[in-house]
Amino acid sequence: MSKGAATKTAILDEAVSLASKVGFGALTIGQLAEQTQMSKSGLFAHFKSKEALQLETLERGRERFTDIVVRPTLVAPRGIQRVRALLENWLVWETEALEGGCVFVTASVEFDDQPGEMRDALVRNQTDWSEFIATVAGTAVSEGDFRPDVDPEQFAFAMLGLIYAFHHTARLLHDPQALGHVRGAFEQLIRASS
Amino acid sequence: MSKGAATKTAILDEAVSLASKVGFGALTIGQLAEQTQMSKSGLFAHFKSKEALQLETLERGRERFTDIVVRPTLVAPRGIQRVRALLENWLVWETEALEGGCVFVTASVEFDDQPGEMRDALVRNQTDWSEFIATVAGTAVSEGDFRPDVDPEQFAFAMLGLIYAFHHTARLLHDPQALGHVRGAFEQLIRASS
DNA sequence: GACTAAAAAGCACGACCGTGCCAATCTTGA
DNA sequence: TCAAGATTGGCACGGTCGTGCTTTTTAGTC
Repeated sequence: MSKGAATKTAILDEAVSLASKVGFGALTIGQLAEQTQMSKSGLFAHFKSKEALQLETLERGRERFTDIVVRPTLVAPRGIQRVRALLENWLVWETEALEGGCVFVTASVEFDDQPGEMRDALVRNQTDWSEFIATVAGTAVSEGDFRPDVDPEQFAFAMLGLIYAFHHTARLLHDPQALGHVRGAFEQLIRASS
Repeated sequence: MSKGAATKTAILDEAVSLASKVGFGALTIGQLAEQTQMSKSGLFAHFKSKEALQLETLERGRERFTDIVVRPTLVAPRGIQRVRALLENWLVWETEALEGGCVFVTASVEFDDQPGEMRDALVRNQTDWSEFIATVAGTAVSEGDFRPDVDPEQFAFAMLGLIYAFHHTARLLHDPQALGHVRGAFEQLIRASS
């Protein structure tokens, strides 16, 4: 990896961390330069615009998410075990990966009313992700762990909701019961689907 | 109501609408002045700081939320009917009240990592709200509509999650199935609690 | 080690930010 | 009706934003 590429990756890692805390709108080139000990113009040269920086930051977040959630989930045995692994890996992402919490939640809220490339990229991400959850749930159906009448998309919707509830409850309220609640609700969901 | 108070209310209504679209951080005094056809300084004089503007905007949002969700829910008959009314009123708030979507979701994501009065106010709001949901669910238990072993807090967590899932799915993805999914998941939750 | 291309910094710009001060205008109560 | 006070506007400030242009420094190749 050339020097430039290495620097860029380091910048983007810092950008993901910063965006998770303050959001993509408040992710400022000046602050990012300060954090990475670079000059504003030196940093800016790696991206040709702020929007490009935001897009590449989002993409870097996606890579990290894949490493922490998607890949480990896919090595779990097909069926309900993989569904459980999905929850646990997702909770690792929610609690340990980024100081400021999931960047996709942040970005979704910021850009859901703002047409542009960021919004488009987010729509692709979230659509893919919903489909992934539904696929994992569908596997549990075809393996016989879930009842045949379980709608994988409906399951994905409910599971998404549990993680969102955890995200908000844990981050804003610092509720120590959040983990217990999300696991409890998940077990209820599993029971209703088995 | 004095002239000043009327103007202030009009400003705050516009502020709630603007914040729902762009967020509280990007809620700028200049833009708000433009939207309300006032001078920046004339508008600013009503609030002594931007933080005060944000706080009063949040409070105005809370008033509207009370009018649209809380009060109509409390006139429904105790028990499961009130639980159902809660969902429907909440969905009205989510879909019709504000062009940019629920301001509390926006604010929560923006301030969950940012200590200050905004965060404190949000924590109070969300705590109260969770308790309200739990109380309504608890009423369904004491009325015999829900099983006695249903934990109202756990129910509130799951219901919060459903609304969050709806919020994100409907706003970002414009998924026309979002309404169906949230109602379907809600019925499943009701069934599991009855 | 010299040459070249890449990377980083220096510097400046116009725009907009939040905020203060002071003058003008409008409301209100006696 | 008129004075007092509340409300609004004009203007300016220091700061930060994103973004170009030019120069200096660094890294990679022969």
